[in-house]
Amino acid sequence: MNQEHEQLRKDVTARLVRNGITPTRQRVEIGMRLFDCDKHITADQLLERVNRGNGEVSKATVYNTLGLFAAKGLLREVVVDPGKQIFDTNVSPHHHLYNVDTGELRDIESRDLVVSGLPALETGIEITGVDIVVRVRNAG
Amino acid sequence: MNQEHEQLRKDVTARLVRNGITPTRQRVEIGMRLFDCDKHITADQLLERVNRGNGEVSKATVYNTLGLFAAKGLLREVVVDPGKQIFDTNVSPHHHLYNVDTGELRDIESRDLVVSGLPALETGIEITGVDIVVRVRNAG
DNA sequence: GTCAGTGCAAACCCTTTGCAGAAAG
DNA sequence: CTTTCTGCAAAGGGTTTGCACTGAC
Repeated sequence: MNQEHEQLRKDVTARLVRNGITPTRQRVEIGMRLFDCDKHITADQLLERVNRGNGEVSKATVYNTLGLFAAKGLLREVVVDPGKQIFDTNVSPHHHLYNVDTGELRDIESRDLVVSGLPALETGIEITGVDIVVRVRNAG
Repeated sequence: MNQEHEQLRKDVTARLVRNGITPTRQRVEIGMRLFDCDKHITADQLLERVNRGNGEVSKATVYNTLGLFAAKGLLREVVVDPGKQIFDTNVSPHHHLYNVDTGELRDIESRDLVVSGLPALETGIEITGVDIVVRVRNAG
């Protein structure tokens, strides 16, 4: 299992390098906890995971690292709640189902959801993404 | 024009009462500035508008009032940016086009945008809304 | 006089920034 | 040695909360 651990470390390191990210101790630590977890995670949750292990990493570094990973395409930010950054390790095109009562966030496969009728854009403007959030609540 | 002003005050007061909101001085003041402005506005922008006039209202009250108005259906919250609550005075079904470079936010008529393939929901869960955000940026 | 409802100062929490220090050239 | 990059303490800014106060009955 220490072997598995070392293997994971190597995998993460390689992945960072492949994406042009210097694999520092903190980043590898964060990456190991990140890619081995739920698909949706906040900086706080990740910080807790990292420091529950052996890693000693500050909150600011977790934020900065998540931002860096997102900029490099290893992560995607999901905007469903103001005042809360949620990151998604699933970077393929897909949408989200968000339960406002429980905070539960689930993926909806992109191919299941079809959007038509996008407006024409003026020149000089390009689409970076179409995000669909289906908001649900517990009936009552 | 003082007459118009008084007419607006009456209209806003009536509207609040109709929606089950006690029309206090602060709320009417806020409402007058709110329904007579751009469709998309943040608490900060609204506070500035209110206090540029005669109104003396604290920031906290603006936040609380916006939250109350939204809960009562006079407003709708638009989630396009984490760390920033934007309110929309247009409460009819529609979607948004968001320019991440300029912060510009525009409406897309709901009838122009068709979504199909929503997943079946388990019982006890109901949809409160389907929000589509088309993110764009200035090309280059 | 009592009680529900309101407004705001202060507290809170998430995020960003500025800088000391490390690593690379 | 100089330059670039990294990590984090402290600062920042948007939002919420707890309580004094007001108005209604």
